[in-house]
Amino acid sequence: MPELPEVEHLRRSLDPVLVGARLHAVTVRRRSVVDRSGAELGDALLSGQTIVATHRRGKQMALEAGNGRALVVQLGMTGSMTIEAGVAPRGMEAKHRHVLWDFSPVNAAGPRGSTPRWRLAFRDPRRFGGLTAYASMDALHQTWSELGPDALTISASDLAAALARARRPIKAALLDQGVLAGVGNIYADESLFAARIHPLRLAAALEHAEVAELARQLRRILSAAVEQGGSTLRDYRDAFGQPGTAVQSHAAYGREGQPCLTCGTPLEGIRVIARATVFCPQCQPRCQDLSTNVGMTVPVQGGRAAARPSRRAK
DNA sequence: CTGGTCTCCTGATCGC
DNA sequence: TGCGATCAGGAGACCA
Repeated sequence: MPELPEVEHLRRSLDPVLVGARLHAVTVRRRSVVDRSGAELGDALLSGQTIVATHRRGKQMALEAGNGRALVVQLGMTGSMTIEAGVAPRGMEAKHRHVLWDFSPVNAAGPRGSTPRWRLAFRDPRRFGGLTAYASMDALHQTWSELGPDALTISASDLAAALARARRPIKAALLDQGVLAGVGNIYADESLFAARIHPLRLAAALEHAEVAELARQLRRILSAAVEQGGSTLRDYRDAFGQPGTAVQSHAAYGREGQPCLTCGTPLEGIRVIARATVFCPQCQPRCQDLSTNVGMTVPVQGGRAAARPSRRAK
C-alpha cells in the first residue's frame, strides 16, 4: 500500500517525464474519483495545461499546472499513476483506469524529431484514492497546512511537539496524518520496532530520548525505502510499472509469529485502532521501565514460550 | 475535545 | 474446480 516512500518514489519517477509536458485530452471514465469543488472537469484535471512542477506532502502528490491550478493525487490503498508509452495495458491492468491523460513527453523524441503521444493513467481498483482539484497553489498549501510535518524530514523537536498532546497510543498518533504526514501501517510498525517502542505506549508520555530516536528511525527507514522504490506488497508500482523492493527489509510488518531479528523472540500480533500491528514483546516492552533494565532478568507477561506455531502451518 | 469504531471498495486467499 | 467467507486498510463520517 502506498505510504510516503511509495508516493515520493512515484513523484521522482514522474517528475522528469511530466514537468514541461503538456496534457492534451483527458478522458474521465469514472468521474466519482474526482473532487473538483465546482470547477469544470477539464479545468480540474488540468486539460490543455503544461505541468510546471510536482509536489508531495505526506502521502499526497500534486501536479502544478502553468495556469496556477493544482491536482492532488491520493493513491489510497491500491492507486497508481503510470506512464503508458505507446503500448496499452491489457487484461486486469486495463481495468479500473479511471482517468487517462494524453500528453507529449518532454525528453522523448519520436522518429524524425516528432513528439510521440504518451498516456498517463490514474488507476485505483479499490477506489480508496482519488483526485482533488485546487484552483491555486495557495489553496493547496492551505489544505496541506492542516497536515502534520512531513515524516521524511521530521526533526526530534517537531515530532516531540506533534506528540505532546496526543493522549493515545503512539501507533495511533503516527497514523494520524494531522499529527505526522506520510506514515501508514507498514512504516509505523517498522519505525516503532527500530526505536524499540511498544505501539500501545501513550504518545504524550514518551521520554524525549525515545521521541528523538523515533524521529531518527523514521527518517532513516523512510529515506531508505524511497531509495528502494517503496514497498510492493501486491499492488504498488511506480510510474513505469516497476515494483519496489523495500519489503525485503521489513523487520516487523507482516512477520507475526516469526522470530525477532534482534533477539529471536516470536513477534506478537495485536490490533491497534483496527490495524494489524506487529511488534517484539521483548525489544519493545509495554512498561517503559523494563527498557532500562537491559541485562536483568526481564519478566515477560503471558506465556510467550509457546511460539504460536498454529499460524505457520501451511 | 479526544479518540475509537464503522464504512467504503475489490481482489487475493483460504477452507471445504 | 468452484464458491462463499475473510482479510487487507487510508481517510472521512460518526459516535461515546
